[in-house]
Amino acid sequence: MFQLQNQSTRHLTTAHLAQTMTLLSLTAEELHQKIESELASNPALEMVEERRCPSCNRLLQSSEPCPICSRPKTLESTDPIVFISPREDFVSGSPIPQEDLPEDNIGAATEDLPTYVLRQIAPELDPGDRALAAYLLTHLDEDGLLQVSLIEVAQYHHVLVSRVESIKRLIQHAEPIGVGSATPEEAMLIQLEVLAAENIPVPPLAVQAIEKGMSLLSRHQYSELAHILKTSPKNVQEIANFIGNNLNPFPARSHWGDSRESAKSEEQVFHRPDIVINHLNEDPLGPLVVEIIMPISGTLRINPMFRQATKEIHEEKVDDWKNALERASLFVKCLQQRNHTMERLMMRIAGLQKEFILHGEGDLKPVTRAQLAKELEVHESTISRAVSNKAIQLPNGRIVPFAKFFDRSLHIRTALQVIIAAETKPYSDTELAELLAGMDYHVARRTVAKYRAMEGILPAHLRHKTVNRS
DNA sequence: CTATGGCACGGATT
DNA sequence: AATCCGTGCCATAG
Repeated sequence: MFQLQNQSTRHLTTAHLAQTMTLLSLTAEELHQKIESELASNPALEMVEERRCPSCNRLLQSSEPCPICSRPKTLESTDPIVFISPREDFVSGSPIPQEDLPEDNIGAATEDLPTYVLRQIAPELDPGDRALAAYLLTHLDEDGLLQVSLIEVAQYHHVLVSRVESIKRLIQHAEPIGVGSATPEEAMLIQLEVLAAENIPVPPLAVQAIEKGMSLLSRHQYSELAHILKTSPKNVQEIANFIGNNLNPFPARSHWGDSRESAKSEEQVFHRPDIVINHLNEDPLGPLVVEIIMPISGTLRINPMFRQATKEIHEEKVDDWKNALERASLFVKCLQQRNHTMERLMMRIAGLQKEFILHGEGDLKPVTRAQLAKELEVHESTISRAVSNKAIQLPNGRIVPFAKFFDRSLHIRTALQVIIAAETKPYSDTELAELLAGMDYHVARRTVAKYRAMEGILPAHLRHKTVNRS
């Protein structure tokens, strides 16, 4: 691309590298914050107004031509297009049910969960209880569950437990419903209650199922549960489906995509992608377009007026200004560096994992960060930082952690799922291991068991051939 | 006796 | 240096 002049490079380089590293590891949201604050604190920086591509109306970064429209026609449709995509909203316009639930505590810009809930319940809240409610709300964990015991709160604030309880109830009925519960079970029960109040048919045994058999439920031990509830496994299956589709054990997490994974071993949930992969013009046959989100609506650069003015001001201020200029230029340089690295990384990833992006988990190729680092000629930690804490939105609308691209066993696990989904008689772990070996996936029996657990699949003896799914 | 889950160790990855 | 992951060994349940 383009380099800036290197005048006093030597000692700058370390600072440069350090800052580029930091920027790399930032999430889109965090980057947004960072840029805002830098912009506010340094007068030498300015944001020039947004530029849009005349033909596709896409926001553009810097003065380069639109990466999509100016794409040479000679490119094969197999080549992914990777580019930096500035967006103010940095939420894609795709059909993902986004709820206004920032779960990260970094959001000074957006409304956070506590205030969001507080606002809702304010009308019904006795003003005197406001502080109490606020206290409760600030003690939610990232899943929206209450982490302190009511009794402690009551003692701490010198009020009756019953009063705290009633406030808690108020909170629980606010959006997202169930927030402020002490346990996932409790949250789900509240959600059931609300559903019932809205005349939505709720399976009769759902309440008991959650109360008595949550652990069984989450482990898919339906036959066991059926026994306890004195009903048929089929019925339990239905209840489980209902619960999976309509309830959310962690109120603060939005539940898009397949909710049946809710019981699966913890899959981290993001609401905002840092990178969006799509097909060109939504055309499934078109080449892949990889957008690296830049959470700004224009181009960041050094204010030329400022530079100009540096020459004409009073002596004693010159140093300050020079300093500001220096910082500003370092910052934009680092930002460019970051973007460049991101581009290269995504280019490679998109090529490597295209099958995975297109067809799903079975086609993931096991790639390690170290390998990639070697190919791109960067330090391993660079890749690690670039990957961690970031989320990617796939063409099918799902948002997955970037780290998933480096999962070494995902393809085997999906193969395992496929085998089990198609089995007629429940295979034992040993048999499964053999079957997998036949597919060139050589893993030990013990490992099969672990994979099963990860996928939330029952052991053979508890597994009937009732495993079907919508 | 067979099938699984738990603990812990060693090597690979980050 | 810290962490993750695959495995082997052993205890336990059926």
